[in-house]
Amino acid sequence: MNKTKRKRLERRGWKVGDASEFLGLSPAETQYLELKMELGRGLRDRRQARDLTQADLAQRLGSSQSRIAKMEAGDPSVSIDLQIRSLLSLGATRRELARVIAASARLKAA
Amino acid sequence: MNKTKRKRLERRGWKVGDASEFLGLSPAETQYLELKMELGRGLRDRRQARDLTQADLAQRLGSSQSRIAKMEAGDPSVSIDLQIRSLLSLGATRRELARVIAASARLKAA
DNA sequence: TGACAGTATGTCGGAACTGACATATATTGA
DNA sequence: TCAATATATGTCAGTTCCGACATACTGTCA
Repeated sequence: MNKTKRKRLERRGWKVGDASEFLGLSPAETQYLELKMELGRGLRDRRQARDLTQADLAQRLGSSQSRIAKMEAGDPSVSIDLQIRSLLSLGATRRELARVIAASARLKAA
Repeated sequence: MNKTKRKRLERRGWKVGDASEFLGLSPAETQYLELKMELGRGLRDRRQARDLTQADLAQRLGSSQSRIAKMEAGDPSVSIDLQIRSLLSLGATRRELARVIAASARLKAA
């Protein structure tokens, strides 16, 4: 996974879904980025459903507001690992996790 | 996620499913470990289905044999992030990924 | 408009992860 | 049994990631 390419990709104005056509993004890379975005969305949804601010959530998870923002945005500086650990800490089960991941695939197909 | 606890947990002879009852493992931690194990299994299945050795796969993924072994074992030194990137590189889709993750939940429930 | 709450972006020191290598332990076939 | 092949375990230097902090942007309410 090329970091430079990816940062370029995620710079303001580019949605991941679009970019793979332009840049020489492998299917695996594309899937990875989309997955990360979807996990970010899942995280935001769960947080908002609980009426928490990013700062609130940060405190709960023992993290910081800025990192929550980056997680939700699918920033290159956050790993899927962290996103998943956060979702699990929020009480998501593996089954729910699977739904989040599959959901992105479904959307893409549509 | 406490590293020491986890290493102890995963030392030879302990299956993750068992351990949460003994050690003070939070649900999130338990789910995380089980998820990692399941991804390891998924990786191994896919590799064997293609009749590849760990060394073969390592070369394909630009990694090393030892890391493949650790990925498959769910070793504490490998992140879920790496496991997922590897599965995607092997051609798995997000949908398939979701199935792997959900599968572990189903087994656990049974 | 200005103050305020919430979110986004950039950077940094320290912690965790990674590939590589050495080495140990299975597993297989003759 | 002994090689040969495959897998597991331990370690390390270089890279990436993390929480934290500072700061900038974006509403929104008066």
